[in-house]
Amino acid sequence: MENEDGNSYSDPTRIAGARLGESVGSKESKKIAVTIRDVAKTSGFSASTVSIVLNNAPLARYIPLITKSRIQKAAKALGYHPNIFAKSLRSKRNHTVGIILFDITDPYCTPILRGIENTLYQASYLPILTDAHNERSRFERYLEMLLERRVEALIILANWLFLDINILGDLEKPELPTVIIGRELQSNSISSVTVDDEGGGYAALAHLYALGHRKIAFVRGPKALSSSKNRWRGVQRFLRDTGLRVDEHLVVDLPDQLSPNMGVDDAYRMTQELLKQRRPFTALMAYDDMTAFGAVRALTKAGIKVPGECSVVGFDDVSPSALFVPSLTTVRQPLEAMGAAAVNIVVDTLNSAAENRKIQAVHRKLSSEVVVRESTRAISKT
Amino acid sequence: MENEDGNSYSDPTRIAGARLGESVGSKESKKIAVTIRDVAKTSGFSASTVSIVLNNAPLARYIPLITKSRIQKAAKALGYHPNIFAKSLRSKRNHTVGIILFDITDPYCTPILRGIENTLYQASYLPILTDAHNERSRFERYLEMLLERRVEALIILANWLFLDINILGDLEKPELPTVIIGRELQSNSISSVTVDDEGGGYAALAHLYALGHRKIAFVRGPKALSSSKNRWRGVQRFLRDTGLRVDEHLVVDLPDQLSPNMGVDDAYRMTQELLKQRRPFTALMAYDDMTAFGAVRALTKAGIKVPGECSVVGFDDVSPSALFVPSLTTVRQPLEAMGAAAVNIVVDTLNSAAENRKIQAVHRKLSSEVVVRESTRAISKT
DNA sequence: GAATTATACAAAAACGTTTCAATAAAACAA
DNA sequence: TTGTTTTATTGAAACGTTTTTGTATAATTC
Repeated sequence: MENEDGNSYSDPTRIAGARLGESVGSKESKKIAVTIRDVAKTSGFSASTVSIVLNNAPLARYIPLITKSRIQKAAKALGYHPNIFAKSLRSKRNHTVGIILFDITDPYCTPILRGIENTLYQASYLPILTDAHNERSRFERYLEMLLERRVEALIILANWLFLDINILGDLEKPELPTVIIGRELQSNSISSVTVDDEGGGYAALAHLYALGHRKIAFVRGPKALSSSKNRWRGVQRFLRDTGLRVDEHLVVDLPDQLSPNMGVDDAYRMTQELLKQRRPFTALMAYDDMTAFGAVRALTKAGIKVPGECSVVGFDDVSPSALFVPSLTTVRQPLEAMGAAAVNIVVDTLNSAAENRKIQAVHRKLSSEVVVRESTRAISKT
Repeated sequence: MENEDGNSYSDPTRIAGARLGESVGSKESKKIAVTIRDVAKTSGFSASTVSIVLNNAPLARYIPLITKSRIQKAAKALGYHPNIFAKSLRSKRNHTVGIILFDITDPYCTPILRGIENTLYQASYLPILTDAHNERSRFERYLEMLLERRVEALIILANWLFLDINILGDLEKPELPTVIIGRELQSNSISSVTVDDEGGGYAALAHLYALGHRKIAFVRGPKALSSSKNRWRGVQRFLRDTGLRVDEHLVVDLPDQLSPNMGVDDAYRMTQELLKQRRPFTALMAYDDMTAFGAVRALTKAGIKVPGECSVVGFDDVSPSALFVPSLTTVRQPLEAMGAAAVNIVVDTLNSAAENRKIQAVHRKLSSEVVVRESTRAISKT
């Protein structure tokens, strides 16, 4: 069954295990790794003691400083580095967490990844990075690979996720701390970190409203995306709160697409169709920043100045948004903080080292904030 | 010495090794991992045979199919997954490569990372991702961590690298296949993947020239960056080839900065200073796309239309460049291919499993191409 | 002064593999 | 028949740790 294993003999990557000399004191080849026994021999103590001292194990309490320092000196002198494979074999731990994302080329991922990396670094964990390319099969393969590697936790970045509940099924089996960023599953074993999409949608519209806009077009996200639904819910809540009405014809939906980057082109087209209707609007609220980019392009192409004649607001605050001319007003997701939050969840779980710990899911919802930049402007008094 | 080790006792992340039941045939707790010996017992063969069969080792030649299938059946039935720690301990391999990059928030990294990930995937390797945040100390710490983990190779993405030769010193010691992307070291043991910056610089200018531009401003990159020097060398070569002259006053340099993202602001300021001189130019060549974004912003702010009154060309073709309004004409680096090339170099090295292999560095220089978009336009006939 | 308790270390048993060397049967050659 | 090779399988030794248990002393208590 394990024939496809990377270590199989048919795999040419295998390297014949060189291990020259070493046996009877031949000292020519220095390449031999120095083991804990070497340190033991050099320091004059046993391997056990060396281990205890070097790991500062409980028993180290009884070991006099002179012994400790001798051992440490020997270790340093020999350039001893513990073999992590052996260490892991014993401890069943490897201080590694698996990251699965669905499309690294989505700029949405980058700050989250930064947050993950940075927080893991502080906790002395290292991430194994995988990218499912929005393919279910690839996701499953990677999941399998990560489980085989015994990662201690799993962080899934569901930036553009159409795969649904089945993931859950695959994921539940291991007693593995797992957190999913960007979507809340109805699982009670998988944690989640999400942003307050509804509040963000509400705030974005409120911003436009405050600027005096009343005729507002909407390019909503793909129906299948929960974030799209939630943002729209925020919009509706605002509508109820204020009594503002939206023209049904000015609401269009992005098609379900495999890649967030295609969203730009789709948004471009949808906006063009919006314009074709010749129903006036003074502002446009886009599903996300990518959508907004497409919309701005279409508006500009049609000779409509942004923000002069039409304000545009995005969502996410991905990094290009600030660079854009005009820079994009948007709803900022605290992306880096979201990555950090995800890591904190799993690390906390790992630290609460109860034996029979039932992994209790925690769901964190972070709030968003409107970042006002150049792409929105108060409606001109005419 | 190893007191700061993540596995030390003072570290609360340590988990008490649960290992209930198992001893005298108590079958209640199913959580016990199934080992090769379990498969041996169930199938009626020895652990050796199971290992040989499951890994398709040379000796498997002598094992009749009936035995093989029995063992495989047993393995599958038990849900056997080899313990990767034990496996690594024996084989000294873990099919992992370390990636060190210097700033993941640089959009330049993303496609390279995609190329790395994708190519590693095909070779059944997994990347451990680290980000030095442009800090030397962090780089060194991560390097250390990766070496401790016995990654089989190292890929360094030197996108914005001011640290210099000293890295080399740190890097040479291990017999570890190493490739650096974005910079060619004068080492004969560290491979490199670079892009033809000089050719790109040449081509970018040639493009502007072909559009009729003769008064051209330059925002060069930080002096410390080799890519900056090389691109400028391409410019100079073009100047020599055509006899075109550049106004010294229209050449400015970006300051040495820690982060590529700051480059945008710097470029904005430098362009403003350029404009302050009131020396006319009809085109601007930027060090890279980020610089170009800053330049476009400054030009636009000053009321100068891009590309109507001033063409702008960037370098890199990072992903926002296509989204920009106007979309940016730029010199495309084959980023994904560069990532793939880097992986191919190390995987090839790993595969050439010669015992005493001296790691022979290979240096690949990929060519760039001008991508013409909206930000450049033929000079208006006035 | 005997019984306890702290201190200081070490031997040995895991952890779960892979692989070498050995063995035994079967097939083949002379 | 005997001797040699091929086929089929296994025991045991590594790989380099950590941790449990055990054994001495030395220091305390009664």
